[in-house]
Amino acid sequence: MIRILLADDQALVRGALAALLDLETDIEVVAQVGRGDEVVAAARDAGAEVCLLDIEMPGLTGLEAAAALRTELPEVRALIVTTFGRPGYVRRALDAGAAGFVVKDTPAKQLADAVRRVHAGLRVIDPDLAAESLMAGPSPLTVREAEILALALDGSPVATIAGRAHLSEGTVRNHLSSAIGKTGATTRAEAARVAHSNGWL
Amino acid sequence: MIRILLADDQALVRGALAALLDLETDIEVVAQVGRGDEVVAAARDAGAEVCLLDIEMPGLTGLEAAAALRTELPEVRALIVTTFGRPGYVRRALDAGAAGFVVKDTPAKQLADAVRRVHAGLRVIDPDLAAESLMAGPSPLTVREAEILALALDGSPVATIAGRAHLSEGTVRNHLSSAIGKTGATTRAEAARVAHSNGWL
DNA sequence: ACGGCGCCATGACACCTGTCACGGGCAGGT
DNA sequence: ACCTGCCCGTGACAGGTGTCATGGCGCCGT
Repeated sequence: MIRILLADDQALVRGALAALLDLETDIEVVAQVGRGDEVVAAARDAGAEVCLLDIEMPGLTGLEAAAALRTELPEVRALIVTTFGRPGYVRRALDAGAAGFVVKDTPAKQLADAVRRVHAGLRVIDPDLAAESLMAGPSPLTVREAEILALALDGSPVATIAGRAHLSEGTVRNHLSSAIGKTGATTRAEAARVAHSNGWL
Repeated sequence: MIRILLADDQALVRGALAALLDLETDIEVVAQVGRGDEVVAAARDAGAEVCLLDIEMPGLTGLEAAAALRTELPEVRALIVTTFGRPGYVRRALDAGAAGFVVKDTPAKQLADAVRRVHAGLRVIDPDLAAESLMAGPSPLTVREAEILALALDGSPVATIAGRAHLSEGTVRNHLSSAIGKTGATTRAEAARVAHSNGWL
């Protein structure tokens, strides 16, 4: 019997996945949480063996939760199950110690198989996404550039960004200009969009 | 036995919802589609009585699919089940003839109830979202302003937008300026973000 | 020790944007 | 007929933005 924990901020999806997986005779859903910062405690209390983690969650990201699991409960395996197949996410997930990466538009049948493989110690990675991730390569952005771009995501003017980052306006413009060049964009809004869709933020 | 159709572009969520609803003894999932433009045909072939529609789908939007259902199969009831609780979506869903509106972070237990109520001819609307929708009021944007803002969503410069809309640059700037004023933003990127998160695009 | 790279900053310049004033054309309502 | 509101366009202006050159600081690898 494989004991699994579900982490997804959408209660409906969480409950539906539980119903789906409970149909399998060798899988048992032993815990459900809606926040990333509840994963470790719930996994420990319930004695989970595999954790299905969504990425976009309040509290902690699924990626951060995977990293926390690796240090706190190393024997528990993390399987990222997310809506967005952003190429950069795959690398960051593996770096965080995740054992698998599946997108939400894979057939429902395959989810149970992925859980079993991860439980058996194998790595499971969506093949299309793996190829895309290799094609796109790692993020060309430096840490600061990514930070600034993240602050520019909502379309704030440079002055606001500079204030939030405690930097000079000129410096912000330089970082943005560099990021625009690296992403092949012509505007900081476009650069932010590109970087975000690649999972670089 | 209530015969329902599931429309969601994420196969995993679709399958999971099917598993969840099949647990109910009085509900039967008779069709599943992953695109908006397959809803009407599949509903007719399978003899569905209630259609669960996601909004973000390839082909046709869930809102557009609901409108198509109303004209083609008036006896079939549409229940919008979406990730994003954008206030403007509620109004547009009702205008499109939808019988209900539920967000994906409602408890799983309530979904079956919502289906039963819709099947019985009642309207089901998430109460928080209904309040928010009334607070926010209808979209203040004119049709063109919304179009232009939609083209500005990806951060393209004015010249590109003008080209895509077959308009003068000056006109585009005027529409954008007006939209910025109405949304309370200071940048077109921010205005686009606000309008998008309110479901005005 | 030296060069390379990232980070922060300044200043200057061309260009893009947001705003305003103004005008014409076209519907819908009184 | 009149007014109102939306759509499209022009022109001009202040301010924001993207780019470049330049410089100083710290860190790392050889």
